[in-house]
Amino acid sequence: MARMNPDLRRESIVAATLSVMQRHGIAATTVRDVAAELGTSSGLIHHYVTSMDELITEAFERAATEDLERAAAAIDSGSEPIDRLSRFFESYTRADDDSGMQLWLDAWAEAARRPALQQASRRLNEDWQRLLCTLIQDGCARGVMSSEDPEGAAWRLLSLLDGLTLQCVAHGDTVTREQVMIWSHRAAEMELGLPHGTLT
Amino acid sequence: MARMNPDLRRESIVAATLSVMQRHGIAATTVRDVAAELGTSSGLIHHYVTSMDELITEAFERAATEDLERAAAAIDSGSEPIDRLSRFFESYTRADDDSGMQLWLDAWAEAARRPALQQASRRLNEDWQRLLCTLIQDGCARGVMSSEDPEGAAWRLLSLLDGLTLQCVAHGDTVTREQVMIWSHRAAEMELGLPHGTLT
DNA sequence: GGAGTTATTGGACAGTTGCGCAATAGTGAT
DNA sequence: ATCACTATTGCGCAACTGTCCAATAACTCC
Repeated sequence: MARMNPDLRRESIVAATLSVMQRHGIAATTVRDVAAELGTSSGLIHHYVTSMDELITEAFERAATEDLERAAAAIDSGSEPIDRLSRFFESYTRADDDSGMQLWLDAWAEAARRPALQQASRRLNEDWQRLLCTLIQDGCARGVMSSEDPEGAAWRLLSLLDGLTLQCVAHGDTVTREQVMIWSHRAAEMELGLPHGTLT
Repeated sequence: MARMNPDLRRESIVAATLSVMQRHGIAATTVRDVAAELGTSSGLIHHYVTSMDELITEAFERAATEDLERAAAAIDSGSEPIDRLSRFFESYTRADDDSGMQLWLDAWAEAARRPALQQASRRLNEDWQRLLCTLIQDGCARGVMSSEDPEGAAWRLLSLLDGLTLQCVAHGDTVTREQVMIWSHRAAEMELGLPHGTLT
């Protein structure tokens, strides 16, 4: 394989790892699979990464961070709190993308066995909660939302969303994507004192 | 090891598999672990079971079914709908002790890649939903609860519970067990038109 | 050009996995 | 007591895993 700039190479290794993870799942991602995906030898991976656990954690972290940043950007393109909330839901439940949620399912399951992954998963979950929480606090400060407990409200809405989406992704159609959207909108309206139908 | 009645032996193998699964998770359950748990040779397992996949699926199915039956029994020991609902929450969050929930996390993650496991996981999830749904419908029929959509209400409450408990089990204490209890009680009260504080 | 650096290779290693199979040893019937 | 039956053994096998390492080859600088 052609010699490559170390930074780019590391980048490409993480990217290859991510795509293997999405195809086979975190538990079934091996050094050799990553090397094959990359078209290099397996030894190369350990020249850039000290352990497989570290690599998997980094790949997950990267994917989840990108999702989070994409959501934050989508939210920031709206100015009104209600609009921003709407954008939050929209970016959280991307209908075309099962792989994102599947990655989270893998991460939650593997967290018990991989301390590094657990730490990353936990941190990113908290980041999502914080994103929603500040959005709610902003809405309250501007007087268009009301909540006695924005922290808790964020956890409740996020958990409802996770629990519902989980059914979609893991079981096919026990719960439909449309129901996830409608029900989480309704929950947010009740939780934040919004008139029914406020969220599209 | 003493010779044993084939039916009992098969039973004991599934039971041993289950306890290993609860301790180490689905992905980390091996033939040799099960044999060690049982105190027999590893070869014996394959004398009763054609593949490891089959054994794991069967053990998961058994575990979840037992949890479900335990919950149903706990509910049936109450007569008033509110009391029965209270018992439902109690048995659901206790089943999530830790080991039980880890099993579900593993199952949800693996479901997309293992059809047999997906089928079992899906069926059991739907059973839980049905249990809660009939409980709600009963409460409505007796005039102590109100819901326009018992089916959906059951999915929403269950998913909230799953999402919250998931945080407890996967991440330690992002959300505490007490919060799970309080928040899901509150959600049920709002969802079913019960006065605040109705559920203990 | 040649020399030094280092990205890359491909295989060795010790560990694990699910599974198969000949041999052994209980068990009940005759 | 001898038989057929089969539960049980424990090892062997091939395939896989993460990790490591000497050899190689590509690149930069002089």
